[in-house]
Amino acid sequence: MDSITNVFKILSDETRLRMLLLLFKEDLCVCQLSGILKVPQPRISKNLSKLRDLSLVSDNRQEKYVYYSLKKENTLLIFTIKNIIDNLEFYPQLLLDNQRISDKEKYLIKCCI
Amino acid sequence: MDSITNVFKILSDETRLRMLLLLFKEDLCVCQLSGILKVPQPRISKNLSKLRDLSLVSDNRQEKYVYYSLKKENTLLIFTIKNIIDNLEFYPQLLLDNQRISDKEKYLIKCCI
DNA sequence: TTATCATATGCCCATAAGTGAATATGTATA
DNA sequence: TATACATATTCACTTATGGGCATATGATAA
Repeated sequence: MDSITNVFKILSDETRLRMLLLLFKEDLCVCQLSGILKVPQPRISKNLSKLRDLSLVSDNRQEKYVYYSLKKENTLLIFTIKNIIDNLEFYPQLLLDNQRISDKEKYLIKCCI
Repeated sequence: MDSITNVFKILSDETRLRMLLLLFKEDLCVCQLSGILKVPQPRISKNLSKLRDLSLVSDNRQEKYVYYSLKKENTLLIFTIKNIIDNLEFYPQLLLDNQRISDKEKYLIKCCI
């Protein structure tokens, strides 16, 4: 049962949900997530660690940056995210985030704090 | 955003998830839910009231019993529940609950507490 | 080695959430 | 009306959760 409820717990926080939607689209590093979502870096890191604890993401350092990648193994999670993406028009904030992902390079130059 | 996260908050509690799965299948009264799931009546009632607060269920008294019905309006919720049902084989507890729904009449005779 | 930058973590606080037990409410039946 | 039964609610308690801020860690570059 935990395998299900844990997925929904993860999805039930706005910050994490927004992060997951972005990560579904592409791999991003901490400061890109922080920049795109305008959320403080420690909060991003802490939520990423929750995702890591449940093996929902993998991380991969490239020089200065640690890139996070959404794993596709958890079918319930992926299926649910896809469903949200298919209805993104109903969720203005998520739609906005999704557009701002095009700024991602910007946040690599001079990133957090 | 709350419209999404609230749905996942609802789904993230085991008791509620089990209740929703049963209610998806058919309308049930409080003591049937309590009996089938072997969960104390006040806990069932409290969780039903959360579902009611979010307009996810409707209630309908028939003589002594109050029957609850899962509304179908919230597409995210319904879609997600359907997805779980399609994969019920992976969730033994939910599978079991689903079988025990055939005992539902039993819990009308002499029900709770 | 030192300085800088990206990321992770610890601490503290406030709030939310789940639970059981007792009890209140409300309907039906004797 | 009185009693029994189904359901709802309140209370007290405990644990979980999210957030900010400061700081630790770890890698890179000078």
